Amino acid sequence: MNNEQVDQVLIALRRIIRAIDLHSKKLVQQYGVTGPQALVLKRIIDYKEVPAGILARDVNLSQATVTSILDRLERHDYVQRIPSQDDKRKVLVRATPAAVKIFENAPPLLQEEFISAYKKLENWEQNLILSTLQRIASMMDAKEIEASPFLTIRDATE
Amino acid sequence: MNNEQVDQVLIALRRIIRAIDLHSKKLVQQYGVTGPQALVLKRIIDYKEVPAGILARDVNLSQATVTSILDRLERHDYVQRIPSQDDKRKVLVRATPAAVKIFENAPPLLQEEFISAYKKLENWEQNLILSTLQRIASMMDAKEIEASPFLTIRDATE
DNA sequence: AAATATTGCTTCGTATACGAATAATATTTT
DNA sequence: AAAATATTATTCGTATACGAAGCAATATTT
Repeated sequence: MNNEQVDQVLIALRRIIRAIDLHSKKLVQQYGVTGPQALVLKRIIDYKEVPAGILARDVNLSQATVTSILDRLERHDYVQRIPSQDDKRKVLVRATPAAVKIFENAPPLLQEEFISAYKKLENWEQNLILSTLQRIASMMDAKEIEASPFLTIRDATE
Repeated sequence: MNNEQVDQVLIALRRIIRAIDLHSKKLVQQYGVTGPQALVLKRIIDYKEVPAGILARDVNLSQATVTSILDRLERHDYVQRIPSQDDKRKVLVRATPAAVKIFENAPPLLQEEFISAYKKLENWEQNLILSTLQRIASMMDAKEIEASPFLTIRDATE
C-alpha cells in the first residue's frame, strides 16, 4: 500500500537517471566527451595533476570505473598518465591542452533546460530541491557506512 | 557562481545513482535478481502477460535495454517469451512460478533503510520528496518532448 | 631482514543503458 | 492490391558501473 509511493519514488529516480544518460549522449556529440568523462575531466583540470584514486573519491565513482573513463580520455588525448615519482603505485593524471579547450565552451554537466529552469527558481525553492536530494542520498547510503565494516570482520582468514 | 549549486545537485544525484546501483548488487546476491530485473519482473507479474514495449514505457527504459534484461531473465527461467498471435511483431512476456516465488519475499526495490526511513516520515514530507523528484524529472526531460518529433501530439492520443 | 599487510591501480567478468540499424509485421496511402 | 510508412522487438557497438582478483610498490609487524 504505502509501497506504491516508494515505487513512484523509484520511477521518478529512473526518469532522472535516464535524462542524465540521454544528456550524456548529447554531450559527446557536441563536445566530444560524455557526462562522466566531462565530470572527471573538469576535476582533473582543477587539480592540474591528481592521483586517480583521489578523483574516484571526488566524483563518487569506484576506482575501476575511473580507470576505464581514464582509458578513454587517454585514447582521445584528453589526459596523460604520469607514473608518480615518490610513490610508484600512484598514477598522476594531467589534462592536455585539447581538454582545456573543451571547457572553454563550458559544456553543461546537466541539461541546459534544467539548469536554466533551476536558476529561475526562487532561492528557497532551489534550496529545497538540493536539500531534498541530499537527504535522499543520505537516506540511501547511510547504511553502507554502518554496515560494511561489521560484515567483513568475522572472516579474518580471508 | 550559481553553477556551484547546480554542481551540487549533480553530485547529490550521482550519490543517489550509485546507492541504487550498489543496492542492485546486493539484491542479486540475496534474491537472484538485480534492481532493474526486479523492477521489470514485478511489472510483468502485475500484468500477467505484457508486450515488451509496454514494459519499457512503464519502467522508463529503452526497448533495447528491456530486451537485454529480458534475455537474462529468460536465461534464468524467470520469464517466458510468447510470440503474440494477433500481432506477430509483438512478443508477450510472462513470469514463471520461480519468479513469482521471488516476490513472495518482497525484495526491496530500494534499500530497506531508505524505505523504512521514508515510511516513518510525515505524510506531507513523503509527498514533498516525491513531488520534488517528479519535478526534477520533468525539468530534465521536458526538452525531450519538445525536441522529439512525434511526442508533442501525444496529450490526447494515448 | 623477512614476513605480512596494505595501498593504488589495472584487468576481468557481468549487468545496465542507449541510439542506430535491422528484420518482421501492420497500417496507411496511392 | 501494391507501395510507402509505421511499429515492435532484436542485434550491434559503445560507454558506464561495480566487485573481485591480480600485481606491484610501500608500509608495518615480527
